[in-house]
Amino acid sequence: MAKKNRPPLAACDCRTIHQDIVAKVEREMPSAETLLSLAEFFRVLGDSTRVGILAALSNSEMCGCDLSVILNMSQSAVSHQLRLLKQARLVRSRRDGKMVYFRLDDEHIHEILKTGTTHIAE
Amino acid sequence: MAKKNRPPLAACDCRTIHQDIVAKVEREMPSAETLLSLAEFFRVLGDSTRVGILAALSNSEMCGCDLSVILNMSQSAVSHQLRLLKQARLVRSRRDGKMVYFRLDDEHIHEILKTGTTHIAE
DNA sequence: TTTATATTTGAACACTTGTTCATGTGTTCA
DNA sequence: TGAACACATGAACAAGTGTTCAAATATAAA
Repeated sequence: MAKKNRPPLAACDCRTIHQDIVAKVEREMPSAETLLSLAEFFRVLGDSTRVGILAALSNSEMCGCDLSVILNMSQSAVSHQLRLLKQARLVRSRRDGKMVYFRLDDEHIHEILKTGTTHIAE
Repeated sequence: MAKKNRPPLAACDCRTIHQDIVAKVEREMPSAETLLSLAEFFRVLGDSTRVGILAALSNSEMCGCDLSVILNMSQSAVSHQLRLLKQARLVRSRRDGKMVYFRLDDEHIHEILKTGTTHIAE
């Protein structure tokens, strides 16, 4: 999450810069805000508990109780992670009586999980 | 990264379990090893400095010095992050004299960045 | 060799994170 | 209502992370 815990400092200590490349890339870089959102999005994916939850949900919608059985975790731990996943718009939920059912937010999540799995399998 | 800093505990404290769903999902879950690799992969993507480096490299191959100018960071900080990115196989490098040029590891990285950007833009 | 420059590395520390425990909220059913 | 259950939340703590500073390594040119 790119910490900012110290006063700013010397930014660069080298001299040979490819000005054409730097200018072109600077022009086409996503905004700082976009980079932060992207990082936040992937940060939420970057935990094996949460990726386990998402892998389970990519198979079938289910309630928190089922998830805590499948992942062999306490209900509280699952719930905390589900809240993060919902806040980050990776997961949606709907209530049906006592139970709350969770599912992936949309197809992008499915796609990213699949591409990631393919990449690490190479 | 799913901490494991305490002795194991009561896993689940609910009773109404959808046994058909649980059985089916348990059968089709990725291995624990795959989940760890996936989480590690996304964890590396989950930092705005690194996502900035990747966004820059998705535009053009370049050296560490160019990166530290574009991202306005110390050369040391960039180097530390590049090492992580290389270890996680998100980035490759080649030396040419004094300089080292970095580029994305393959098309999957490009694709995941693009899908992620689309998702957060919705 | 000596000098200059690009990159790498190690240690330290403030900040962040995930789980646990305890408790609170919302819903159903007797 | 009251009990039972599914889920949510807050505080606390151990473990993990990213940047900095200082120093080392690698290459090229004088």
